[in-house]
Amino acid sequence: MNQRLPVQGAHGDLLRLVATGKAESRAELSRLSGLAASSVSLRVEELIDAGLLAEEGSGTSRGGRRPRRLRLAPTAGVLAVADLGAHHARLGLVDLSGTPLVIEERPCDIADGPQATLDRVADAFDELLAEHVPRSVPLRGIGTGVPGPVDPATLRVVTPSRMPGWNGFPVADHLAARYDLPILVENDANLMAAGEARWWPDRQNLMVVKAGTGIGCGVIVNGRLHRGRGAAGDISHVRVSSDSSVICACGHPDCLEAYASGAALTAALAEAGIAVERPADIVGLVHDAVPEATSLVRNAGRRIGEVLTVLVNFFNPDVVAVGGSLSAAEPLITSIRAAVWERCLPLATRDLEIAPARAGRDAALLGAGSLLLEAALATP
Amino acid sequence: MNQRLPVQGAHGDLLRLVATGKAESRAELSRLSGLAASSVSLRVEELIDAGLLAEEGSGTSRGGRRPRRLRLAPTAGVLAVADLGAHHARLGLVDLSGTPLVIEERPCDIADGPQATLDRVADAFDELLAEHVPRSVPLRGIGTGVPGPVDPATLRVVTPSRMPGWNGFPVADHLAARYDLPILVENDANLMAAGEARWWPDRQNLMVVKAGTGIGCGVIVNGRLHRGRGAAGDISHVRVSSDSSVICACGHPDCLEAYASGAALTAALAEAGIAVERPADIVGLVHDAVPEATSLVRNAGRRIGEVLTVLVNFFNPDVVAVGGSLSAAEPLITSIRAAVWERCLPLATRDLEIAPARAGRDAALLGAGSLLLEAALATP
DNA sequence: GTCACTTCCTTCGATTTCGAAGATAAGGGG
DNA sequence: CCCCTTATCTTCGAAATCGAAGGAAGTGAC
Repeated sequence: MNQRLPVQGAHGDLLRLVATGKAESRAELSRLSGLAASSVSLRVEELIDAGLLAEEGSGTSRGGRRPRRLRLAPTAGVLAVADLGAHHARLGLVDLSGTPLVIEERPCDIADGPQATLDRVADAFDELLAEHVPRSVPLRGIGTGVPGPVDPATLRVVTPSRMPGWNGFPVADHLAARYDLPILVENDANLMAAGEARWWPDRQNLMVVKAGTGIGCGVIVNGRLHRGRGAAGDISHVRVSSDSSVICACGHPDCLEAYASGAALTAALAEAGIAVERPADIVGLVHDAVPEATSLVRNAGRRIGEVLTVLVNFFNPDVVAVGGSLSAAEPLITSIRAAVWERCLPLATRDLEIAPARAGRDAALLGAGSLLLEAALATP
Repeated sequence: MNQRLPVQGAHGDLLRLVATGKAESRAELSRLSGLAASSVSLRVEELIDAGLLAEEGSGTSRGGRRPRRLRLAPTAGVLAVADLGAHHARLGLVDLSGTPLVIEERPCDIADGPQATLDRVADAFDELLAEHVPRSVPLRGIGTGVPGPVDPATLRVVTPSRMPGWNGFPVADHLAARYDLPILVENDANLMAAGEARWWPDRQNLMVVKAGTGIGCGVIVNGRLHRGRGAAGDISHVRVSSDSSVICACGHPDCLEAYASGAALTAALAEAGIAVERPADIVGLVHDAVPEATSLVRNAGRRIGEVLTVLVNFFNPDVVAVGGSLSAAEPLITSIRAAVWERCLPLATRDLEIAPARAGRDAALLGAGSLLLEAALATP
């Protein structure tokens, strides 16, 4: 059942172009890959014979003969992907082009430690596979997101602030013992950014802010995820100006996270006598026009926006996408916009889009699929 | 005399690998380019016949036969490069591998406007060419750095703060009218970053801070200059925390530039009754242990460092290189280091190097050469 | 000095890739 | 409805690239 993709180099390029939706016909493949049309035809033939591609009707004419539309074959394979949160995990199966086949959410306490958590996830994968995927369709890769930094060199979790027992744990090795397949382990905000990037195909430089219980950010440079040394995208421990002084879990005073994260807002609401369980509940309060909640969210947006001004000037993205459970609160994004427009250089904000994330709840899972496809197609 | 490089695609890759010093033998070319050794041999032969490469003795053995060392042919061509400052221009000729042939500094007031300035630079190029380069060696490209933002799409200067009369001027078009060659126009800090990157060949992600009259920064991502929408790397208009409130030239209060730039330090010294002309003079005062100067520089370093903490957490570079005329003042870099080490995430500072720039005074000219080589070798 | 081993480079037949030309399949007039 | 234009895809000889084999030129051990 498990089986590595039997494609290498240029064959893989073609497959990727079809899987990511960038090309739908041989002609488009030729234009985008730079290969001669004849070579593309030959290789597509081989990919179809190998059961990886399929022809499916014809597309719309652009003034001449209609293209014969290419799709990933339904039998090409599936990817098993998960996104671990503090108290629940979203996990599911997607096909190679990132289309979800089945996705569900299961309770899962990350504080149970890596062994128990990962085994539970793997069991869930096996269940879903048995139930939703014929045995003839191979599993091509395993990907999981974790709410903490991942060292890209070793694929271990390093110095996570909210994952007791995970520090230094070799997540990829543990999964590799169970699946002899490409394994992906990545920070959740990075996965979300990779998923979101799919929705902005003509933009090359993105910042994707995840405003949930914590505050994360993923960075897409030249269309590819920027990892740096493993912590790239961290904005939660930036110092913000403040009258009072709050010590963050990281040990420093006045981190952004201590003022603008879902956790911080929850605490502030509790002080005001309003009990909420999850960041999504705060969105509900804002919708119901509870003044304390609205004011807090607006404040959080302004603070996040102030941090973003620095980064927008520096990185000059095409898009700042705001996602995460808090992002459904309208005032958050408007106050982020206001802060950035006011303070950034005109050249940096000209044509800059600050928009709600497009990829939805499953952004991280799509991102995992997207990155896994890359990994599976890398020259072996 | 003028002539585009007659190389395309893969031929260009080989030439670039030799020019950038990454490969010195056919075997290394084969390893780095991914081409078969036999193909490399054939193509190197052609490049030698074309007068672009030359064989020069043999290198050191690595346990077997000694490699036959490849060099760029001295007749392969030269690039004319300039770096315009507020009151002077450094300009010169470099060969395709970036080795300077002749470099000089000329007085040149950028406030004279683009036409006069650029014509003077071009006249200087022609002089230098006539004097130092045989007519048989062709000019392959023109590159110039300007102290302001450049729109990468149009190669025009946009909203520069210290270049009266230049806003929107089509620098590249103006030069193209005189030279039918690849033309490069780029912000000076970006050029400096590109030049500095040559000195860190095994590091892929760099921030290069230019601390001079102003404060600039260039960003290298994955070994390539990151331009964003044209203003990428700007750190000078970040708001810093402050008791008093200074309005910057950009109209906003408390920009980093208003506190930590050479211009700001000069003004502060003048208030203390110490007159200096150029940022380099401040370095002299620090060397002579003038307490006001040392204190000011230390303060500037701390403020720059505080801004860098945000960016280091976010971008996670391998190296922060500090250049520009102020960087020769030891306390600047030590206080930058202190601020970054103290406040950044451990994962971000693990293995992070904060070091003086290596490329020296001519970094921008080397960078121009480096980028021009890329441009000249791009598939036509 | 000789022998085993390593690395560098070239030779040469097999394979892949290209690109021009043509076949196929549309849409749009008159 | 027939021709003209446009675009997609395939065919086939030419050109490039590859890779295995071997020669060339070293190093180091005995």
